[in-house]
Amino acid sequence: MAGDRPRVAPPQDVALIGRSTQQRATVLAALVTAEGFVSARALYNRLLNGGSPVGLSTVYRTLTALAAADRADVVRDTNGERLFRYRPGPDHRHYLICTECGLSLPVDSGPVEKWAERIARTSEFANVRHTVELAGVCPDCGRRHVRAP
Amino acid sequence: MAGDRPRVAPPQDVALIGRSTQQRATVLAALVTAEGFVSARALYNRLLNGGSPVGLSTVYRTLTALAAADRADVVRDTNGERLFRYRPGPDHRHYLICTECGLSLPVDSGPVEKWAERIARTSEFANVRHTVELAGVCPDCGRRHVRAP
DNA sequence: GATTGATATGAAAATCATTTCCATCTAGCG
DNA sequence: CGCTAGATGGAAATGATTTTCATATCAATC
Repeated sequence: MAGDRPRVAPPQDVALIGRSTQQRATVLAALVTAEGFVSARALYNRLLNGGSPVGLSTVYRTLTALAAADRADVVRDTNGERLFRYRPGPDHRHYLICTECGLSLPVDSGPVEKWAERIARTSEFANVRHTVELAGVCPDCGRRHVRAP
Repeated sequence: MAGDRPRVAPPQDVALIGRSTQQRATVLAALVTAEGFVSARALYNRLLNGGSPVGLSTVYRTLTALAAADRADVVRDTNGERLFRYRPGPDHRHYLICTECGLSLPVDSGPVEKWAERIARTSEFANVRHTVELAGVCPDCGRRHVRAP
């Protein structure tokens, strides 16, 4: 798009995951700029092309640390690859993700939260976590395809 | 446990995924016998120890085919490993899985189904699928642990 | 601003689940 | 029985992620 300003990551976010380094700032900024979910490799390539190369291991390390610090959401695509997404706030959300372009829309997850909570409460299980993923093809990507009947 | 009888898979299930072979029957039987979700490798080892070795590739091929034929549920554990579970009927279910022992309990997923359907309908996305996973520690496994405060 | 010790980096090697290759075997039809 | 498309399995390939380890850098201290 024409009018998107480069969004930079709040510097304190870098500090959250340890020492504040050039590379971490770069990776974080790239993650913030990315609109949907991105894979570590995609981010790595993006940085390469953008002229700010960061080692692949460092990209992985940074993303993993961000996820551990609840600064990023993580999902797995169908191939088992992990996709990361910057999360400004600490709130727990669920997304509808386009399987073609990675575009993600936050969805109203109230009902699922309540449902998951009820299951957790009525079960004897401890420490119940839940993952919910909605995936489909977004309108733009859908238009790009001729669909066989 | 002492009193579990060996459950065998309905023979027609083997035919569902192509030609009926000894190996496929073996894998399917082992999957049916397994109580919770199992990984391909776990199943492979089980067959090795049980004296009915089947090639690892064949185990993978069979499980993948079963999943494709809606004869098995598939989830991913935290390490990205795929876990399979035999599903007798064609109905779509969700489970509460124990992260320690793989024990799985089917849960009432009506509300999530409705929710997912509504999101799918109101979004512009096509072909919306959903995955829902509830994971925790089952009572038995919970008792086995001393928990730090 | 130099010293320094803990931390971070990155290239290459290691790991690990899963897939593919391919020579060989076998259902199952005629 | 004989045939052939489909199935098998061990080894090699793949691909994402992690580890290793020698080197570089942060940031607190002198």
